[in-house]
Amino acid sequence: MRWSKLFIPTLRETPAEAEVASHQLLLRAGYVRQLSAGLYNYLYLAQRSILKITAIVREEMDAIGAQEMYLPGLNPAEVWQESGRWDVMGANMFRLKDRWQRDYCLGMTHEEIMTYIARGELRSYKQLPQIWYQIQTKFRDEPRPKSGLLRVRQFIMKDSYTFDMDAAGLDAAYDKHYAAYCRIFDRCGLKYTAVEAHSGAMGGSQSHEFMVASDAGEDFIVIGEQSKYAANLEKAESNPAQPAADPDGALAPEEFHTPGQKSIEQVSAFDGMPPTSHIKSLVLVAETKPVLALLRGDHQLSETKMTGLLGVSEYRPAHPAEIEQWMGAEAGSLGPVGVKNMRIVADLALKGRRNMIAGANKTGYHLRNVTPGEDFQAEFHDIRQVAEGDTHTTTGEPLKIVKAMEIGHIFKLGYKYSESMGLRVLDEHGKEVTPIMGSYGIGIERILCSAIELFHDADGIVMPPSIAPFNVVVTPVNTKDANLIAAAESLYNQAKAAGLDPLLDDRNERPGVKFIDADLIGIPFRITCGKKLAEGQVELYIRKTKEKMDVPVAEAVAKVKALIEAA
RNA sequence: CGGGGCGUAGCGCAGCCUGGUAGCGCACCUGCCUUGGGCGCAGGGGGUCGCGUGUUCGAAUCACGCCGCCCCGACCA
Repeated sequence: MRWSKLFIPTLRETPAEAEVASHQLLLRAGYVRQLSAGLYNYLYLAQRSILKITAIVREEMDAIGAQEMYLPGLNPAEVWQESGRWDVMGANMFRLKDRWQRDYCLGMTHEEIMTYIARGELRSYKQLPQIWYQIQTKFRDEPRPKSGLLRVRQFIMKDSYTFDMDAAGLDAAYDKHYAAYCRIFDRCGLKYTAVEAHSGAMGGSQSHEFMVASDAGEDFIVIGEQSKYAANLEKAESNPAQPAADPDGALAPEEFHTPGQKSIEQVSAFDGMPPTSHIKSLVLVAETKPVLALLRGDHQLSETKMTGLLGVSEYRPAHPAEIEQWMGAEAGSLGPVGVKNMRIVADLALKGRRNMIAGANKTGYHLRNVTPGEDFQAEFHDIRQVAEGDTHTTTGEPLKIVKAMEIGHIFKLGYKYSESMGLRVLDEHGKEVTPIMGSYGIGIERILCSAIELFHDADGIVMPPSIAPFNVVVTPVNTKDANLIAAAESLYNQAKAAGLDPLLDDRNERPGVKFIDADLIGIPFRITCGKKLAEGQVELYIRKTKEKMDVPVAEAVAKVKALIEAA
């Protein structure tokens, strides 16, 4: 490709609306342009990168025996109503009607459609297992699209779905995907971590997320540095940091006045005891029923663990009027002592503690010497979010919390869709069984974004060669010099013949402009034809390290090829 | 959905407070010049000031309403 003929609209200045590095650079480097909130035009460079990414994904999916399909993005409501997700998806689903006023939606994911295909055709155990996948556009009406291509309303996803006779078959399919995902992300040049994840609204038993550590991410993951422990914060478990020592003895609860002191910090500062000596009391409402959640003062409630425990899809904090009615006091003076009218759930970190401080259920008063299990009864469960400084439950090593973005997710779905949608096959005894399913996604644009987030510098993108729109640029420094042009053309043709993906910067620009643009868009290698051509030398430049070396013209392409293969 | 910010040329911004017929830098076009890290000189094109209503002799500027985009939070298979 000749740069002079291409549409690569680079910008000298950073567009004001872009906050995160990948968004800024995708715009500045001329990869994308925004159409509307969460909708982007992928220009030539983005499209080239995406094609390289999807080619890698296809190769690795095909390598585990997965079969690619292409499914409608426009779905009839009925299929989604069968699984129950027509209602569950709520406002996140784009919905529309056809000319006959029939309901449709734009597909957010394709479990329903894949299961629909399967139940229509799969009859016998002899046809299983199956791995089906698609690389297609998905639509989600995100409440808040943001961060460039990181959270958008239309995006490309590789989704695969597996059908197996039994759990052992699903385990095998899951393991194959896990391994394939590692190969895909390795080949894309990413640094990533596979973490244990919460299965979320998808249901199912086991789940891993593939995460790239980045401040641009929206998730938090918990990592143990020595061991291999890595989990999503939603799901992570830990031993809490050591609390302050409790006063000894079988002391009776004793009321004291705490006027205007509401938060744990305030009460703690007021009574001189550390937050770890306090009990945090939260009144929640799950399907109209109140629940009292108790945590150590320095801990945060884990919504995921709590919803899992309560067996509901969501709960809400009680309104002030409800709190007053149920507890007889304002939030800020709440506690478990004497509470009889609701379920009480206490975090495990409170088990075995003595003589703590809690609200008195009398506005402006707290109790000291409150002992869990003696002064009040509660169910003890892990309902707490892991905090920085916690330690691993078995190795005891310190845990770190890291911000990260999700690029892939694998699930053991179980029977959720095969059951609800009536997928049955006959086993070898002629008995009807429900196949077990798995679902496995990769966000294609997120691979591009995370590569940029991971690999960029002040001059622009440092794209991994495997997914760069071009992997080498041949740059004659002066387009008026026929010898330079001829040499550059020849190198460009050699590079093409060698199977590289070269770009010829034949623009009539000053060298500085060409260098800066090539650095910005992230071409990993550059062959510069300049003044040393007379001595038979060209310059080889490595974007990542900014290293430059003179090499004989005849060896330049072979050298670049070797560098790309080594990358 | 709650909180905040912004909307003036392709991009980045000034002008708005104190109303008087729109400006700067970059980009773009033409010519000359230059050619190893965003050259220089000269000339030039491009704007319903997000939309609507109102106030006023007069609105980018003041008031009200709406729309759009961004950020924080909530939400997020």
